[in-house]
Amino acid sequence: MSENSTTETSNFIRNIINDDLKNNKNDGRVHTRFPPEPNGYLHIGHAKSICLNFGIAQDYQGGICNLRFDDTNPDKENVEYSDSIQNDVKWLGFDWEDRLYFSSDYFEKLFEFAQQLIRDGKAYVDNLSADEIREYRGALTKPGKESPHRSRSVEENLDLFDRMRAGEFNEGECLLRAKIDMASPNMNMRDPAVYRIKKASHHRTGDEWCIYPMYDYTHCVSDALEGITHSLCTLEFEDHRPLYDWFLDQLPIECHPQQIEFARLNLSYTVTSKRKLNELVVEGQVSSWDDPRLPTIVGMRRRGYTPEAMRDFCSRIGVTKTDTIIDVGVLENCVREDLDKRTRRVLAVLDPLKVVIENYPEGETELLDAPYHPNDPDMGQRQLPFSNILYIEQSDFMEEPPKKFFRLGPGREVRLRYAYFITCTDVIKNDAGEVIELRCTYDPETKGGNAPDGRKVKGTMHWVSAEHALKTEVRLYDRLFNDAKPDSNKHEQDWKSFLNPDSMTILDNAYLEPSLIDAKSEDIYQFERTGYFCVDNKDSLDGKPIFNRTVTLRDSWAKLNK
RNA sequence: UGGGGUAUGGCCAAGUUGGUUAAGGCACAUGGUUUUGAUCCAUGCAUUCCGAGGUUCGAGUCCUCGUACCCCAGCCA
Repeated sequence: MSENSTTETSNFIRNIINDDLKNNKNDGRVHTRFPPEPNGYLHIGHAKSICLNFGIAQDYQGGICNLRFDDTNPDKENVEYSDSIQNDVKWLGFDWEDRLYFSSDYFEKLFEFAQQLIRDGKAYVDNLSADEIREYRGALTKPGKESPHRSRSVEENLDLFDRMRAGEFNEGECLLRAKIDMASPNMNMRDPAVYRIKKASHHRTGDEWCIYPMYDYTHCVSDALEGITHSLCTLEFEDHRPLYDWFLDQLPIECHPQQIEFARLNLSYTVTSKRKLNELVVEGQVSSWDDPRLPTIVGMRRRGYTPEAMRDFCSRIGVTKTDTIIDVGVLENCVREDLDKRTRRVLAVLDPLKVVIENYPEGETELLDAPYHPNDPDMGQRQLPFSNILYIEQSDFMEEPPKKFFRLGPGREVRLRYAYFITCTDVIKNDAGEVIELRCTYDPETKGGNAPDGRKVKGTMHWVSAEHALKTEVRLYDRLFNDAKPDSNKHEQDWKSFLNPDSMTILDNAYLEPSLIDAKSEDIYQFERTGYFCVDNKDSLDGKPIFNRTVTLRDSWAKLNK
C-alpha cells in the first residue's frame, strides 16, 4: 500500500481497499477494471469511472487496471465505438498495457459454465414468450410464479441449450434462465435470463454465435476470470450484487471479486446519459459526437479541455454513494486553472470596431514586443505589428460610459496592451446611428504601455492591426441547456425543451494577431480578456485555423452589470 | 413494512473504533497586487451535521421513531 497521491482525498472505496489490504485479503492485490460497452462514445461520467479505476490501480503498490469491453449485445455494439473508447482512455492519460479484454473472449468459457449451471440444476431453458415472462415475473409487491418449464430434466435442458447454440430456434423462442427464486423481493433474483438467442453478427466473433450471455452473468464471470479484486460500478447495480455473488457462488471459480457501487456523475446544465446524447446526435441538435458542446470526451477535447483538467475535475468531485449534481462551474474552474498556467496569451478581436490613429503615420508599421505570458517569462515573446488602422473590441467602447466603465469613450484615454495610450477624439456613425469607427490620437511617449510622466489609465485593451490581422472564424460555445437539471427525472419528457438556442455563436469576422497563422490543431491559447480558445481539430485549414472557445475568463465586470 | 440505497453550509465533500473551536474545493463577499476588470495574495462564509426523542461526563459519529429523495418489474448494460 502506498499513498503517493497528494491530490486524492480519501473516499469510501479507498477506505475499503485499505482495510482489505490491512487484512491481507486478495493476497494484497488491487486489481480493477474499466468495463465499457462499445455502444456509444465516452463522456465525462465515464471519465469519473476511468479515473477512479485506473487511479486506484496507480496509487496502490502493484495495482493494475484492465480495459474490458462488455460486448455481449451485438445489436448495439460496433468497432467504431470500441476504437473511440480506446482512444479516449489513452487520451485521458491511462494505460491498460497488455490488458485489453473483451467479454466476447470468454464466450466459450461462459457457455461451459452455463452448462455446469444446468448440470447442477441451477439453470433451465424456458419457452415462455417475452410477454409471458414479464407476466410471470410478478410485480414489485407481488411475487412471481414459476414457469411450467422450470422443472425440466438436466438432460433435456442440456440438449435444448446445445440446440439453442446450434441455431435450431428462432430469436425469442426460448432462453436460458437461472433457477433462483420467483418470489424474491429482489426482482433480479426472479429467475433472470442468462442466455438469449440473437441471430446477429458480432463485431468480434462474427457469426460464430447466435446465443449471447446476459450482463449479470457475463460481468461477474469476466471479473473473476481476470482476477479482479474490486469491481466498481454505479449505484443502479446495487440490486444486482446478490446476483453477481450468486453466479460466482455456484460456479467453480476461485476468484470472487467484491462489487462496490458508487454514484454516477451528474453535471448541471448538461445531460450525461448515453441515450440522450445519442438522441441529440441523431436528431442533429448537435453536429456529431464530438460537437464541442457535448460532454463527450471527444467533444470536450475538441472544445479545448485538457486531460489534466478532466482528471483534476474527477479528483475534486469525490466518490460517494450520494446522488448529486455537480455544478458545471467546478469543471470550468478546472480548465481555467490548467489553461491559465499552460497557455500563451495572444490578442484577438472577436467583434471588431475600426480605430484610426490620426497622428500615426499612414502606411508605417512598427513591431512591439509582447511576452506570451505575463507571469511566466519562459514562454517567450513575439512581436506585434502596429499601424494607424486598428481594430478593438466593440464592447470596449461606449459613447456614454457609466461611472464604473473604464474602457474607451469620447475624450477618454486608455492603454492598448503592449502598445500606446490612445485618446478617442471622434466617433463616426452610419446612417442607422451605429458607431462604425473611432478616431483617436496616440501618445508616442507611451510606447510599450507606460507613460514617462507617470500618468495612469484605468483601462487596458486588446487590439490588432487591421492590415496585419489574421481574419478567421471563431466559435463561441456556451452551455447546451438553459436549465440546471435537464437530466432530472422531472424532465423525462421535456428535457429537450431546455436546449439553449444560443449554445453556439459563429463569428466569421474575427481578427487575430498574425502570429496565430501558425497555430496547430488542438493548440490552445488565451485570447487576452476574452477567454481560452482551441484550434478546431476538424474544420481548420492550413493558414486558417478556426478557434473554439473553451471557456471565458472570469469577468468581474460582467458580473457587476448583472 | 415489496426490496435496495442516500441524507454534513448555495454546489460537492472529509470527518478511521463517540472526545477540544465540524477539513478542503467550487461559488459568494470584502480588501491588496496587477500593462488581461485575468492570474495571484489575504480575509470572511455551518453554535451545527434531514427531523424528533433517547443513551452518555461527552454524539455528525450509538439507539428509537419519523421525513425526503434515488434505484429495481429489458430475452439492455
